[in-house]
Amino acid sequence: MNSSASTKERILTAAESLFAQRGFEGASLRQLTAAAGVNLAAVNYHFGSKDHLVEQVFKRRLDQLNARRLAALKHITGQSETTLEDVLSAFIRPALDLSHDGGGGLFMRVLARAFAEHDDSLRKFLSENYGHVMRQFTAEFARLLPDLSKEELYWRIDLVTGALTHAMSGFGIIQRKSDVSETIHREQTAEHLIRFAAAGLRTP
Amino acid sequence: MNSSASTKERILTAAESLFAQRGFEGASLRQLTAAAGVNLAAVNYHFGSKDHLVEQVFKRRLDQLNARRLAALKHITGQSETTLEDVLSAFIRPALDLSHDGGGGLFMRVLARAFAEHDDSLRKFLSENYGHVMRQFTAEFARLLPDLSKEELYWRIDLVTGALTHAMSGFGIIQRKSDVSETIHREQTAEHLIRFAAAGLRTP
DNA sequence: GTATGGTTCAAACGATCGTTTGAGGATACG
DNA sequence: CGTATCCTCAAACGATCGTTTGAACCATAC
Repeated sequence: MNSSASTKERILTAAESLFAQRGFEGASLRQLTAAAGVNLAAVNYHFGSKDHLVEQVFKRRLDQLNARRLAALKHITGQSETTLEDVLSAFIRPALDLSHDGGGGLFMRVLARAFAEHDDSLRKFLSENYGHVMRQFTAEFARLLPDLSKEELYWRIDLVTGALTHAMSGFGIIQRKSDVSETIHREQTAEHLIRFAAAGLRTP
Repeated sequence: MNSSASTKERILTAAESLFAQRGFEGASLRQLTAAAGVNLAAVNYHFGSKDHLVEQVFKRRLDQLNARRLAALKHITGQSETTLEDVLSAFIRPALDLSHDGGGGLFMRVLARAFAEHDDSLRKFLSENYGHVMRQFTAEFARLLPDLSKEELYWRIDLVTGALTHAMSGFGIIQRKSDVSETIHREQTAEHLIRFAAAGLRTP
């Protein structure tokens, strides 16, 4: 089973990287298995199909992200005084960390692409896996921003999510400079994002 | 030439819709030409290749967006007193209008997807087509926010762009309700976005 | 040793892809 | 009318796709 687990992991890692670079339909199983150093048939043997592999690539990262976000939220809500910046940090930093751990911010490009490609099935899959986490964060935001209507709050959280996704995907014009380490760049991103989002959320 | 122009236009329109739904690699020329009601070979005859067709789909919409944004910016900078909200409106509303005119917010999904798929060539193409517009808006933002450092300003404009892209693409949880017309929903989106972005930009 | 269940392998399957071809239709100009 | 130009069309091209197949491999259990 150990050699099997190794094969599965190698496929998942290579898939995450290749999907981000070339897209789900652009990355072929032959490129993927070659990059992973496994046989072509291994994907269908271990995952059943290419579509199931795509789902597993997401599941592995989303479970990690959800766990870290909830842990961070639980940690700060346990304290006596919780600020809006604290909640935003719990929401933002695990996501930015994730885009770094995966080997260079690849996962979020996969995620952003996924929303557009799989019309409903993957979108539903994501909303189901994200739902309970978003609900907890929304409740905490609502507690700290009691003057905002529910609808207003939903809108603003959505906009924060958009700014975060944009920052994670590396779409923007802001690129890390060569003389700034990835860790420092991530910290700068978090600080800018938290300050920007906090101001946007607080405005009456 | 008139029947040729009609064929070209039909291909462009069908391509924009299909690319948004299925992606550049997911939408085949056979699906595309069938939806457009033209012969399969017409794409290669009129555009040379599928890749050139992709570029033309972008060019048609981006030229439109750039023109509208610059016109709106010119209109408000001609006035005596220009507010931050005015500039944001000139930046945001043409984009939201575009996502509506195209037949239901399809174009922005194409755009968001494009950033991820074509690694560098299309990205370069977009930055070249966007560069001069972004420079003018950045200059106007800088004039209205003199206390912000250049780097700070770049960061925040990038975050505004992220929130805008997110809202346009319809990724978010906020969906138009069936009893709200698309026009009204677009106006609500613009108002929420402008207020949120203005607060984020102004924070010291 | 031998049988067994999980895993890897090379090879092939049918389907679909973007592109090319050459014949034929349509229109305008001499 | 003849011819030239632009366009459309059905058909085919070679390549590549996801998937399947059946034999080979390699542990562990008896």
